[in-house]
Amino acid sequence: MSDLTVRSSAPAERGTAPATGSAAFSPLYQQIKALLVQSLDRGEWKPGEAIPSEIELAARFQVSQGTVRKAVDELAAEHLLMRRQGKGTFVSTHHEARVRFRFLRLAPNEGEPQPAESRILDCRRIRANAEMARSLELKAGDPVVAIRRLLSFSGVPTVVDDIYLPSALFKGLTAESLAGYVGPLYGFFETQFGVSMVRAEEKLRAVPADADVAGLLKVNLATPLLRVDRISYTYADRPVELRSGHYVTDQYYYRNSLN
Amino acid sequence: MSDLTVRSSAPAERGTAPATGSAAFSPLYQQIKALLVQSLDRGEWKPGEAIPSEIELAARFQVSQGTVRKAVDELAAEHLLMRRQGKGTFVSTHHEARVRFRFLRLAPNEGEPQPAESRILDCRRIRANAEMARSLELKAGDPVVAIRRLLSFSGVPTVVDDIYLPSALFKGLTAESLAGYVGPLYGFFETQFGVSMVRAEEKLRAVPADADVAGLLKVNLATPLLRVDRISYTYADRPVELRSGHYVTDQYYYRNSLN
DNA sequence: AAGTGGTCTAGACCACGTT
DNA sequence: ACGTGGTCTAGACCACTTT
Repeated sequence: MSDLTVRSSAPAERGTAPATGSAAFSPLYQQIKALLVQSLDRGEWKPGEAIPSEIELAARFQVSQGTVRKAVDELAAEHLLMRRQGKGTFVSTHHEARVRFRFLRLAPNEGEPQPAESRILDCRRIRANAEMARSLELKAGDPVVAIRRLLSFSGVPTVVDDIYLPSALFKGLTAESLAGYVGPLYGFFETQFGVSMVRAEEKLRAVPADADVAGLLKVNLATPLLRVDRISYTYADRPVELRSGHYVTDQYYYRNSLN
Repeated sequence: MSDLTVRSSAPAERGTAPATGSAAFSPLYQQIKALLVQSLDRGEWKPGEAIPSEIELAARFQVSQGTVRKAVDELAAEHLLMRRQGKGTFVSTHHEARVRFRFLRLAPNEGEPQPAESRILDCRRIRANAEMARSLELKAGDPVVAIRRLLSFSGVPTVVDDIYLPSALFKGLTAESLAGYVGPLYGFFETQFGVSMVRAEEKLRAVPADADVAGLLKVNLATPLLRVDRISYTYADRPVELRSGHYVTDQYYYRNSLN
């Protein structure tokens, strides 16, 4: 079933220098980890489902339970999996409050976080420009779905997001299907298209509101807005979403932890 | 030497409900971890120094090497310690490039990050207002050192920071001592006052530049700036710094990773 | 050669949840 | 009672660094 490279059977691969140019050696648990990610990426286990028990995985990969454990531990630390004592290990899903706060980092100055109300303003097919192509690893001109949406909290418009998705991965995505959905967008992507967002990189800047966005957010022209440019990645570190958001930050702030 | 609570010797502490009101049970490796943090906090091992080997620690705490390993692994994951194969485990220090990027998250739109030039604009003793008292766990009116500094990149003024520190922890801190120091501020705090910043929480907003800051950053009044409010914590999760920064984000951006 | 952390194994027992 | 993940141990061997 598996073709793992064991230390004792492949000492030659471990030179002092990568003279052969071949793939670098990696510990068993890293190989297990890669195989698990591969299974997740292929959809062998769906978000919310349990993966096989550690004992089963150990048997499947022909390694000890401790080695499987270390691989799963790291995937749990990266939030791809969630362990629940007594129950099993589950594939993370965006249909949970905890996960949502990891990807929507707005918190109110006062009081408890309120659920966001989402309104789809636009959804159309376009062609990737140079930036989209570079960010999403597409070719310029490749088809892309462009979505514009407005997030409000307690009726106050707060965020305008422009979202760009490779059409190839989101076939059949329309404004209607979006409008009929309640809950987080990433949950929708997960269940409808089998695309799970795992990680994202963001660039934050303060910018003046242009006429377009100012109108939607009901703020004055040139009001300072927090602009958040995001690239989201799925399991195999493939970029699958480009997003540019404008946040009104008088009643809300973007929270971040430096570790 | 140690007074660890072992599972087998203290089963009574582990009720279904904390009816006794006593401290909750915690695994051995968590107890070891807490003892290690305590030693770090007391300055038993200084930043940059090696801590005892795993074998020594196992002997000291009367546990197996594997249990020590798990404790150290977590502290390494939190960047309090750094492991170096073949050499030992070392206390993290801010006198390193890697650590700096964790706490200064500005990156240029184009090209490689340049070293920042720091200029101390002001350093004075003040009394804690309500916000400072709350953030730093002081009493209103407690003495606080207030520092204002300007960061420039390639001669371009980019960040104005207002920094507030509990005077009790930073005795003898003056504008002169600050001015004579080269390198990151947190490195200075670490070596001069034995205060190591380990973690921070930030709140980000877009705000218009006021006259004061606009003048220092050489931007127009009301230019959108990224405002970053930070509370930094040292080993025992004690807040030891309150900081408010204003960033010009036309040539630089604030980078963040969502995991 | 010796000492350090890194990997891997095998087994025991505990805590939690379900049957 | 059983199966799951969680903790702890003891030992073997590997990889890196210094002596």
